[in-house]
Amino acid sequence: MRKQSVSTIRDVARAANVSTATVSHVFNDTRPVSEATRQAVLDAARRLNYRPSAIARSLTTRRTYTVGVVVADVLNPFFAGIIRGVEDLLWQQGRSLVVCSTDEQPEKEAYYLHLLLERRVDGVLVAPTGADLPVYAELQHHHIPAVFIDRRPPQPWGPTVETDNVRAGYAATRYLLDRGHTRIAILGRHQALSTVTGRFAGYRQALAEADITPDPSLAVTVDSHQEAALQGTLALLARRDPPTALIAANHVMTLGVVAAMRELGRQCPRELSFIAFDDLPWLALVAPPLTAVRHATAEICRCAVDLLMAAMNGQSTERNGTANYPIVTLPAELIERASCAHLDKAC
Amino acid sequence: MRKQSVSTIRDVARAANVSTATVSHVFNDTRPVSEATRQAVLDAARRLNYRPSAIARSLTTRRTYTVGVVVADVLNPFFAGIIRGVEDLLWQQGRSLVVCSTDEQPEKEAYYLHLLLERRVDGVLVAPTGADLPVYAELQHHHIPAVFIDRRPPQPWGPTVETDNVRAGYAATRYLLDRGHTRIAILGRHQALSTVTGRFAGYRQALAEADITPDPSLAVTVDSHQEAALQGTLALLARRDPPTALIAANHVMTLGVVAAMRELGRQCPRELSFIAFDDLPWLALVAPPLTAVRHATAEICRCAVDLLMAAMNGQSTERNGTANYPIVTLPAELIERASCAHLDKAC
DNA sequence: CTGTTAGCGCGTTCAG
DNA sequence: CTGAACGCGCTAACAG
Repeated sequence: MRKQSVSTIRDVARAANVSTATVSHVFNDTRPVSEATRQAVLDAARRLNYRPSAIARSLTTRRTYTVGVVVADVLNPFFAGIIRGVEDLLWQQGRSLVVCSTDEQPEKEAYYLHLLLERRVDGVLVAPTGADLPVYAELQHHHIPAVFIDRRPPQPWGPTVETDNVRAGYAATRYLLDRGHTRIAILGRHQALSTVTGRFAGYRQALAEADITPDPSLAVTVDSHQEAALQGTLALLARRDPPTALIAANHVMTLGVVAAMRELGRQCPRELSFIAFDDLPWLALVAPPLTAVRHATAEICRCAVDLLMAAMNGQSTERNGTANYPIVTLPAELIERASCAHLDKAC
Repeated sequence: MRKQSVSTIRDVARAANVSTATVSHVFNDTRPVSEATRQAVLDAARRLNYRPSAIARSLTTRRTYTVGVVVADVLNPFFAGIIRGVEDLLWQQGRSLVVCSTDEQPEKEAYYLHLLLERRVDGVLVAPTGADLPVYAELQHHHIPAVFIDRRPPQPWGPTVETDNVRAGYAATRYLLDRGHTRIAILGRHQALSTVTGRFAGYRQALAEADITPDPSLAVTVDSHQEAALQGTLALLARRDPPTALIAANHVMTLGVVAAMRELGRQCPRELSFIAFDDLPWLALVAPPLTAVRHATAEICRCAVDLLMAAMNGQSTERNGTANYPIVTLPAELIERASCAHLDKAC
C-alpha cells in the first residue's frame, strides 16, 4: 500500500465525474441530487476514505460547531457535572466542547479565552474568576457570545445563569435556626466571588430576620484548600464559645470540616450540626448522612445552553446599543439528612 | 460605533502599509522584520483588534493544535483526573482539548471519533469502550495518532497506557490473605474491559498462589450502577457463608458496597474487611477510613501525552508495515487504612 | 438537476 | 529585509 494522502472533495468529484459542488451538496443534503449521481458520489467517497474537513468548512461558513467551556477546575465535581450536562445538550447539535480549567487564576482565564477566540468557537460558557479581563470586550468585538455560569462577571458582558446563592444561604441558616441554633458559623473560601458573597449574605439575612446579632467571627473565610478549611474549622471549634452549627459553603470546605471533626473526634450532629453546600453521593453514605444544598445542575446547563444558542443563532451580541443581559437565578434544594439536630432550649 | 466587522490579516497589512506576508511573519516570528515595520504592524493590529484565525492557519499548516479526549464519563472522578492531568500537560504547548463522554456506548465512541476526525485534531486519547470500531482504521488512514488510556483497544490500533490491573488485583487480594482472610469476594462491573478482567485475574492468581480453591460465586459482576452494586453486595452478605473480605473493583462499586453496609448496619472492618479501587479524598474521612488502590494518574497522563506527542511529531502512524505499539503498564498503590482487619485464626 | 468560479483568512514559496 | 501570488478544502452564488 503506497503512501496515500488524505483525499479532498476534489478527489471525490473527479472520481465520481461530478463537480465539487455536487459532492458538497450530497454530503450536506443542501440541494436535490439525482439518486444516480448521489450513489456515485457516496461510492467514490467510500473508496477514497473521504471525510469532509471541518476546518475548510468553518473557513467559509464562519461556524466551528464548537463551544468553549471555561471552569475553575474539571476535577471539582460541581464543574464536572456542568461539563457533562452541557456536553449532552451540545452533543445533539453536533457541537463539540473544549474544556479549560482556570484554577481561579485570572491569567489562565484570559489565556484560555484568547485561545478560544483565535479558534473562533461559536460561543463560550464561562465560570469567571472574577477579574475584569479585557478579553471579554474582544470576544464581544468578534461576535463570540459568552454566557456566564455559576458566578457573575465583574461587568455585564453577557447573560448569567447561577444558583440562587442568597436564598440557598438563607434556607440553610433558617433550617438551623428553626432547630434552635443561634450560634451558627459559616465557612467559605476567601474570595470575592458572587457565590461566596451571596451565600454569606443569605446567612446574615436569616440571622437578622431572627433578631440575632450576628457574630462576625463566626463567618470565616479561608483559602480554597481542604487543609485551610480543616484549620479554619479547628479554630472555630477550639473557641470558648464554639458554634453549635456550621455551614460549609462549598465542597472543599465540606471535606475540611469532615476532616476536622474526625481529627477532634467530635460527633455530628450531637456536638455540631452541619450543612454542606454541593451534594455528592457519598454524603448520603457516611454516618451520619450529611444534610446538603444541591444545585440544580441540569437546569443550569439547560438554561445556559439555551441562552448561548439564542445568542449564537440570533443576530449580533450587541443588539441595540448596550444590551441588557438577563441574570437567571435558579433555586437550590436543601436535602435533609441526619447531620442537623434540634438544640435543647436550655442551651 | 458602527458595525465593524472582524478584521483579517489583510486589513492589518493595509493599515500598516505592508504585505500580508510581513504581518504573518511578525506574528509568528518566522523571519526577521525591521523593528520599525514590526511596530507598525503591531500597532495596526492593536487598533483593528486583530486576532489571527486559527482556522485559516490550520487549513494551510494542517495542524489544529487540538487533541480529542474520549472517556467513559467526565463525571467519573478517575476520568476527570485524567482530563485535568492531560489538560495541564497540553496547556503548556498551546494545545486545547475537546472532551467526549461515551457512557460506555460503542456508538457514541464511534460518533465522537468521527467528529474528531472531521475536525482534524492532531491526535486522540481514548479510553475505548472495547468494541472494535472501523473508525480506528479511518483515523490511521488520516494520520491521526491515537493513544489508548486505561483500557486496551480490541486490536492494537495504537500504544496503550494502563494501570497494572493484574498486579493491583493481586496486591489487594494478597493484602487480605496476609490478614488471614480466605473467603474473599470481588465485585466488578459486568463488562469485558481489560480493567475488569485484569483485576479479577490478579485476584484469582493471588488465591491460587495461596492454595485456596477459588469460589466462583465470590467473584461477582453487576451492571455499572450504584444500585446494582448495592444489590450485589446485599446478595453476597446474605449468603449462609458470606465472605469476610470484599474488594470493590471501581468507584461505583465502592459506593454500592458502602450503601449496602449502611443498609445492613454492618460494621467495617469488624464484620467485613474492605478494599476500594480508585482513591478519593472522602475515603480517608469516613469511619473507618477505607483502604484503597490508587491509580498513578499523573504518570498515566504524562506517559500518554508523551506517546501522543511522539506520534504527532514523528513521521506517520504506520512506520514500516505493521507498527508494534507498546503497552505501558503503570503500578498502582495500595493505600493502607483501617477498613481491613486481621481475621482470627479460629474462624 | 448540475457545473463554474470566487472567495473564506492565512502560510509560504519565489523574486526582488 | 520585503512583496506578489498561489493554494489549503470547502461553500455559496450564479449560470445553465
